[in-house]
Amino acid sequence: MKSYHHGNLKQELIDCASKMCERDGYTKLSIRSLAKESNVSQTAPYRHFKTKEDLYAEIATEGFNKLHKTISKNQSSDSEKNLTIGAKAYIKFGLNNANTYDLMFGTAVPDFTKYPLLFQSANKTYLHIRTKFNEFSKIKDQKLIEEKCVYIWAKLHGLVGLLRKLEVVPEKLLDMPDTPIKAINSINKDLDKYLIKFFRNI
Amino acid sequence: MKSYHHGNLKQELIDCASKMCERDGYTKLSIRSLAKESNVSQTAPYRHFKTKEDLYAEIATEGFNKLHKTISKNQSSDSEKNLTIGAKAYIKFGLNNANTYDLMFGTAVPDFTKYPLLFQSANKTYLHIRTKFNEFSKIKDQKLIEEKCVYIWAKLHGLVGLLRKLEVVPEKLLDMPDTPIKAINSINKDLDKYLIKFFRNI
DNA sequence: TTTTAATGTAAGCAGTGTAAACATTAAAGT
DNA sequence: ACTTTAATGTTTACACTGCTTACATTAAAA
Repeated sequence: MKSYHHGNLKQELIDCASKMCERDGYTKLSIRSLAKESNVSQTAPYRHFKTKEDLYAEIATEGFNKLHKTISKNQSSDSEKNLTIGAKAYIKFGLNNANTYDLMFGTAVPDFTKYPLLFQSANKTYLHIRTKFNEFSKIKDQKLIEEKCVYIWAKLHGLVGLLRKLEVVPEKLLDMPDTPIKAINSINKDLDKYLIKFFRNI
Repeated sequence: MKSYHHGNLKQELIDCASKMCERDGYTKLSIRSLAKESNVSQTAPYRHFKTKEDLYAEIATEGFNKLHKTISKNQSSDSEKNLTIGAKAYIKFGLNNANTYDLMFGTAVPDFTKYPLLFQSANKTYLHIRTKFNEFSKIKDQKLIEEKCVYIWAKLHGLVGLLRKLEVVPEKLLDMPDTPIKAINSINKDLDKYLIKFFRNI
């Protein structure tokens, strides 16, 4: 019964694109295939996204919103526990939404300030980390707090990257003593234990 | 004078592609433009790189070799100094070769084990970090050392990512109190000072 | 010297981002 | 209610892409 005007095409395109992005990777996502999968003409998306980067920005924004929601879940009254829970959720998000995570932190959208909503959603994620760290830490110096929080994010982000890059590897390589794979694996196996140390050594 | 057979086309293509990749970003790099810039036919590169990913892998390999060389420079007899010098070099490499760094750590080559030379060159970089950390640290437990080294790399890698993502930003944003930009900026301004703290808090 | 394999080219296919011209319709102005 | 207008859809078209296939040249091996 679909009429000429769709009514809610933009959001539907974003949802569909997010799905496709995570399914196939953002490099495989084409505007044409998106249009096809959404049952509209090839150029319909251009009414809502001037360029592909604009589309990427929308997907990334949704990604940060989802990330923020994920790391905010299951919070208790124990501020240290909250940090490790959040951190674990962050890493899990990075591993379970690898393709979307790549889009969010890669170069698909080189400058977030071009997209205020994207910048805001990314910043919201940082603010959550800072808030939770503030609740946990006794540090008062604002500058030092910011510095520590940047390190937290850096460490989390870096860990996700390395875990992803080296996690799945042919078994024989596990016998090579000169690779970080063994370390990565042991970290991976008992993430909780390591995350406690993690926040005691920022 | 150029003859039908080039003689050294493969290496010349890799060099040219590395240059173009850093200049324009790896997403803008096309095999056709590479061929044009190298004054060969559009399909000549396919004799040396079966797919574009193969070409990416070659560029990434050169990138890791360059990174390894960079962080190995200016080493002294002071093991702690060596760490900070190496770390600074690492971060600088990430910022000054941003596009190549993206190729190396992004999803252009999703699985390094498909390219033994690439895996090896990436691993060489890790080994250097571990060696330098070993010289500095008093830790004996091998497992713990590996863990710390992964954290070092993660932290460095994460810092590069965040510095890149938030470094250049419209001035007005610097007045926003709720962004990590201020922290990033202060870290950036006095990187040396922060790197010393960095290695005392792995 | 012949054969063969490596390495170059030319032509072509299917898919891409995006611009321009046109079609339909919801919303705004009278 | 009727017209105008702006939003949102489609069709067509262009230059570009990765990659395949068939063919050309030549260095190295037999």
